[in-house]
Amino acid sequence: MEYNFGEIERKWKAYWNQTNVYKVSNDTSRPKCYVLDMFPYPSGAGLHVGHPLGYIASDIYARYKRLKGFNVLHPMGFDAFGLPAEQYALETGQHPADTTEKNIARYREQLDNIGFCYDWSREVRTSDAKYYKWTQWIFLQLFHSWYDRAAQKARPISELTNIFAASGNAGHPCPGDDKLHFDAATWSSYSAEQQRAVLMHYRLAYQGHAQVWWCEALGTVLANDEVVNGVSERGGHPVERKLMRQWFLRITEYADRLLSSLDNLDWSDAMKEMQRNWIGKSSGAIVRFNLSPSLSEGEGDDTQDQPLKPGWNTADTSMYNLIGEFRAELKANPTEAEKILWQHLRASQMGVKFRKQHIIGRFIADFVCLPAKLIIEIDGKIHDSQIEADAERTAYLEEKGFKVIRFKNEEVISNTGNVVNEIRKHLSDSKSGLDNPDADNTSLSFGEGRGEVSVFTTRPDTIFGVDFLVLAPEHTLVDTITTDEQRQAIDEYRQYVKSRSERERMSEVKQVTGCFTGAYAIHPLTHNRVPVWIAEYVLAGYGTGAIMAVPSGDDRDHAFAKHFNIPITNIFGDQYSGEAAYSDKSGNIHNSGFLTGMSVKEATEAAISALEKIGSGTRRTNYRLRDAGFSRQRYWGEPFPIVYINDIPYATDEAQVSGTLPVELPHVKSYKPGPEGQGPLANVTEWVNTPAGQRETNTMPGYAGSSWYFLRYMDPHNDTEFAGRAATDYWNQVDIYVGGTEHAVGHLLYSRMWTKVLYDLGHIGFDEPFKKLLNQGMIQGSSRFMYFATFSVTGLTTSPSPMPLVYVSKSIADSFSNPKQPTHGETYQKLHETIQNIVGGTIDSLTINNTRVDISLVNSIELDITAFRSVREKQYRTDGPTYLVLEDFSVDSPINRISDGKYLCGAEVEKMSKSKYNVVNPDDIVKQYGADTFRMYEMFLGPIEVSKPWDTKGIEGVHRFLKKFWRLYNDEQSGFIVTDEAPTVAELRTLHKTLKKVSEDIERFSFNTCVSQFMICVNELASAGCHKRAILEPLAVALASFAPHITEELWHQLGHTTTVLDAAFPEHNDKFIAENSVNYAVSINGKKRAEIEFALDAPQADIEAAVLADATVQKWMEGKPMKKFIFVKGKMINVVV
RNA sequence: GCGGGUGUGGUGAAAUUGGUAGACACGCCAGACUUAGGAUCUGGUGCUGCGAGGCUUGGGGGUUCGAGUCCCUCCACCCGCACCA
Repeated sequence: MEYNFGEIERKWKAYWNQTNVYKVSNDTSRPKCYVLDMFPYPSGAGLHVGHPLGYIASDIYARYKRLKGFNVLHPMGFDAFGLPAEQYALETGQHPADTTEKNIARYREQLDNIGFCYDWSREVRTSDAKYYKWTQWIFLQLFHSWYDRAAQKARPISELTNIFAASGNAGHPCPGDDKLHFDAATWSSYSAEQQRAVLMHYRLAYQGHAQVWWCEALGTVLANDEVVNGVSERGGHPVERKLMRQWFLRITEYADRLLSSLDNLDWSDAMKEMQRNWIGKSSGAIVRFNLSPSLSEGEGDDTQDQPLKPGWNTADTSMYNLIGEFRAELKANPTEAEKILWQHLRASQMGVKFRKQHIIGRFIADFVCLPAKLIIEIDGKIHDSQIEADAERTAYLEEKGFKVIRFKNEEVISNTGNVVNEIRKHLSDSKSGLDNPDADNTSLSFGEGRGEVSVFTTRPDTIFGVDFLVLAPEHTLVDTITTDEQRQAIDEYRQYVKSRSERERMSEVKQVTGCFTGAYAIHPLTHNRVPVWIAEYVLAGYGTGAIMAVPSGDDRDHAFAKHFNIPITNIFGDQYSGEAAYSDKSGNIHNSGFLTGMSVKEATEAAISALEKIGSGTRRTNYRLRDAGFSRQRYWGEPFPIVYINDIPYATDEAQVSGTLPVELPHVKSYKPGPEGQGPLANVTEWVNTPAGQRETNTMPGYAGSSWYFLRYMDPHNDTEFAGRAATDYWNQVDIYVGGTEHAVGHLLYSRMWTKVLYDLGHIGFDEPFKKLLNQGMIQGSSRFMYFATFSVTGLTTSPSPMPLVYVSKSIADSFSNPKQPTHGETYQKLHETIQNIVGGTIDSLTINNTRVDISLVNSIELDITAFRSVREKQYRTDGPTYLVLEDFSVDSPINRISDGKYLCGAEVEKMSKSKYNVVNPDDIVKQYGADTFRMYEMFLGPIEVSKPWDTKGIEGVHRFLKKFWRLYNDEQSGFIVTDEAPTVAELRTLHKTLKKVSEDIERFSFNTCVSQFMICVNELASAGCHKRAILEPLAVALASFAPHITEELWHQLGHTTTVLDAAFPEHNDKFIAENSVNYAVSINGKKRAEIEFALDAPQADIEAAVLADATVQKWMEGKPMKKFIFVKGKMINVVV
């Protein structure tokens, strides 16, 4: 009886199906084990051999755990919403629901082919309304929650409104707008709409604004990877950044917890490191640079004088000329205190515009804010010398409706912060505390004011080295600060930047670009003027969207300064060479005022406290992590359970809307975007308009459904809850999660956040979803290339039409294209002649280009010429007859076929993809070798984590192994040959060694070494002629998780009537394995020179004596005295001479 | 650019804790059986050298009695970078 895998696999697949062997119950009597594969997206291309790699590994593990007595949850489902289906719909008009259904059916068929032990009764699909009902429900949990920073957890928004009503927001600073302060009375005075606007700044799911790629021609928003080289991938239309109202998840509030709880996870260090970097916690300071008001109406400042103009018409005109002179004098000679305070008032940095030495009536006020009718007077010498009594001035000014506050010189100088704060308070008294609840609070919010630039820096210690500031070109301040002279240049530069992706902006660092705004800022400590530039290397979304550039300490700043000839201040002494920035954090700071001589650490602290003291900086922990954009202008995704009433979003479960879940995705006929770039749903007016208001027309992103699916598997048919608490308590965390590293920072971070939110709100009992993570490597494709000639022909009366297509074999192409090759000249000559013979005439400008050829037409690297000729018309260029110039320059033509010549192809490892003609379909492999061989071969390829190209060649060895394994049980002629003979010591040793290695290796997910060990075992048993039940029965069980079909067949042949899945994994026994002697490697000076066998328990002294007496050892010691004898028991011996 | 990963024979790889580098396979070479072999079996196979031997884990340097493994440095390739999922 031969190993007939086709029949065996068919038979047992049907049996498992009928007997429901893979059905898992929430039976709490056995220990649980939750084994999960990452959610596949069912693409139209189907599975290729790379996809199942992780599935096979987890399947083996799941089966092994079941044999070990665990109740194993091993489900599978589909992340069925997504862009490709919608894209396909746009192109072909087929509804995404239909194509998705088809794709899933194909995936299912392919998966079934490989023999996975999934419990399909638990399958989930994100696009199923029964599923996304709960995705929407969880979204509403996020919407109805806020993050209590003090308690470090999410809480219901209703608790927050109670807090506001009782005590305002003093204890709970607003994460969306840190300038928002109100007390209980103010809160109560807000309208319902105002209150909702405030709450929006607290919700975990909130609305804000974000930049998207907008393509006018396509009328749609594009994903980052749909934009290639600044134009749309589809059609090559221009694209630009556009600000749109979007939903966000406030994941930044979880940054610290996402960071700290990584420590308890059994994930690879690399994976944790990637998440840490993604979260990107850094500590430093926000530093505020006041803008130098070169553009204001005539005030000028201490460094740059402007012609005097009358200013606002507050002056008594009859007095103007007289007072004007005096004013100019005052302005030219400000007191120290005036200078200091002006730095805090100028350029609207308090939110309103201040003027200095401004004439009101017949008086000159030190500082005045006209809209707030606030005057600030500093008492000092100059005023003493004036004749007017302060009282008189005040009376006059108050009569004009101004409020006058006075500070003393010393007060301003020694305690600037207090003075500034007091001015702020006066200003806010005259305005509403709630100034603009709809203000954009996302990436483009810049902190405290409009007349200053806030930068975030991790190196406050380098503050004295600041030579310029750089704003992101999108920074809102750019418009207001740009001078007229620079306006055009700035506009042009910003236009250029609009076309650049973040990726390009970050990666093309060698090319320095930027533009000067014409504006200057004032250094808060040195009071020097610092030019303000914009440059693409500063991204609006990071930090404050502005940096202080320290060329002597930062490489990019250095390159920028060199490129634009900005003078560099050296604050690192000799450590800075003048050629390259010194970015090391060791050494002392030089040339830095009071920081000089300090270490980086000391200087950082000192700089922050100095900045805090003068109100120009604050300590700040910054995260690179941004809030997660949660809106997509797409059709094929979860609709939001949100309805707008008067443009204010309400959840469907609020009284104003009183809707129910799910909000079903309506069927549409067109996938065109809405009139203003909204998602296609905007066109479905009967769906959008509800009695209460208009539905949100965006849909949720791909990661919405996949952020919580692992919970649904636990209780997939629950209609009243996303998953019952008993089920989630039992199954708990995923014990082992298998998938690719490409999910390192997207999916894995979002699902961690969702889990924490559900935990905080009391819906589940654990706050991390995936206890252990196993990363599978990619299986790459191995592409094959052919080389074709491009040329022009002269000297013919009629040139051939269509032109013949000439392919040349690889080594000819190589030699032709590489002038350094010794054969180049000869090849060049010969190829011209050969092609001339084919085409006739004279060949000019001959070049060789390559093109991919389908790997099914290539055997290793040799082209199957017959097969190639039979399919070429379908797949490759169809015009003209095809000629192949073979390795030996012989020519295979349609008329004259050469049977023994070779055409060799080039090879390259790339992503496995349809477009690269290098896809290998698992179905074909399974058909040819069987699922068991396929499973074992994928494991045998190497460690699961490592990426490698697919090569079908080695599969023979694994297939041979299974045949050999089969022959231990069955003889070709006589059939089943297993005996009840007693096993020998050697056979037992082989078996138990294998059991030990295999169980240990499965536990540590080293499957390739398991396969090797099985091979060794079968080789040894076959040489021993072993057909003994005592050996073969346990062996079959041990192999069952790798090769389920063949072992099920053998298990039944051995007389069992139930499935091998319910067997128990045989335990190994060390007594069969133990050896009592070791063949020691003996080295002299670390070089192995001999092998000598000793008993394991031989005393070291005896061994030493025996080794030194050994003839080979003596020869290599060359009579030199021994210095040291190193003996590692059971391993090796080293003699040092 | 930033972050992460990987480099060992002709090929996939093994070496779990610093202790005999190349297990187990593919391929190749030679042979047996056979009408035949794309079945099966046996032997050989890192490179170099007639040989004793020498060399060898991407390159260079270091620590150690001993380094594929630890440290420094350089190089190459692959993956991710926020709207692919």
